Amino acid sequence: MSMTADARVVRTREALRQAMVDLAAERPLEAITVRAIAERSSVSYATFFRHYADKEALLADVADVLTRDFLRQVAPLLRQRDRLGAARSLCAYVEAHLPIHQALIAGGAGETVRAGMLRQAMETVAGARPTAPEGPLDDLVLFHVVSAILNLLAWWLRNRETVDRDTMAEIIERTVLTPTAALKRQPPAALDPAQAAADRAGAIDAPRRPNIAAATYRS
Amino acid sequence: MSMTADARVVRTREALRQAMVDLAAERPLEAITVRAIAERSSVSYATFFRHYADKEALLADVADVLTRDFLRQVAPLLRQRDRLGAARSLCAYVEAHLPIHQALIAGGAGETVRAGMLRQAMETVAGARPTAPEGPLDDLVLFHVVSAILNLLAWWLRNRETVDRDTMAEIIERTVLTPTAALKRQPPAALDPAQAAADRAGAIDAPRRPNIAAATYRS
DNA sequence: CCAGTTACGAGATAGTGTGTATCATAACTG
DNA sequence: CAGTTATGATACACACTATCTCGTAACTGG
Repeated sequence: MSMTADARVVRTREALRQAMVDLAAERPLEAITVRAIAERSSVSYATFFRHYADKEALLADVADVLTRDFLRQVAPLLRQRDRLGAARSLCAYVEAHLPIHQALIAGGAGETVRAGMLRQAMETVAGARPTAPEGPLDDLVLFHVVSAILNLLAWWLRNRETVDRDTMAEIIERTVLTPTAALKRQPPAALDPAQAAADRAGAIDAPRRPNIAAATYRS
Repeated sequence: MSMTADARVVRTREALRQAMVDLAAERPLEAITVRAIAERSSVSYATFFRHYADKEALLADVADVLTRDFLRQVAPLLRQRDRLGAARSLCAYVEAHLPIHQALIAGGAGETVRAGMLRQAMETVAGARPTAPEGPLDDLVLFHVVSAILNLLAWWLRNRETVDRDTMAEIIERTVLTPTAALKRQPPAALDPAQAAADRAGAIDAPRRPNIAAATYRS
């Protein structure tokens, strides 16, 4: 058995990943063909398919390497519960590898890629959080935190002239991290009828609409 | 000039939209070809392109009709500031047209489609909100609210057996609507250094990491 | 109801990208 | 150094897109 991968394989894979990063910096993802990747990386077209099933698989690999690299750096901050520091670190990392992140987060990356990044980040955060998962809603909160951050980053990457890095980090911390951290210090409202009723009393108690009327399309 | 559209046009477009809804219920979006849409709708292949530039354009039209229909229904609740009612209405509407929403929100709908739905919802919410936009950050908050809700819905549509409609509505209200509504009653933290400093003092004041170290890919 | 306009169906066609197969050659590993 | 394995080059079948043409059917405005 060979524990060590063939040197040619690691070289080829790295060349393909680098070509993907380069191309993603100069055109939208949907305009990048396998042929172009092969040409740019000086790798044979047929060889591409010996390593990746399709373009998306390569992009997912690129995202995996990047995410792993970042999570390794931010891990100590997560353990220290330094939310603002973690947010700053995130924004700095994204800015340091701007073009590829614009493609991955703000560009039209396929569902496979996004799902992979999300899952990876969720697993890491889940492993670093204090309390064990206490219900089905905990997964949802975790999902909400990670994907909301990705959304804010997507907005930032499209409007980067408006907001600088540190401000963006603070926004992330104030609109996502701290509010959801506060949720844990409160009873899980959705499953507590008394709490929910108390909340409702605070708002304008509008008449509950019966339901939806006309369905536009048959289902 | 003809103010009224040709009857054949509305019939053809409706047939194409309905075919898209049907097909989206039985296979992933990327597996739906223009040929299949033409066949299912009993519309000629060439005729498809007389109405839509591509598959995405048709899907965007479908999303537009649905979103418009829903926003019309939820408008009174928005005016009454009934956040929980609006969230309930949203979940009910999504559930009433489940398959197409699974494709549009949780499935791999292209960037064009998602952007269209987002823009449409943002415009409506912006029109119905109390205060006029007071800064560049207001757009970001608006974006955050709408896209975070879409994210939560995407999660729900993939784990619908876990959480019922009313619970989901409450989650949306508690994790997105109310927290962001509360933000408006506080000074906009990110641009207020004093407030930010006060916040930081509350958290564990971790040493500020200098910056990111090794770049994996050249940029 | 009719004449002019317009949409539609059917079929052909060019172009592009994907994914697989084959075989000789070069490079790596142990 | 010998055996194994990755790679390069090329060819090919296939699917889908997007456009064009022409004859026919349907609709609109008067």
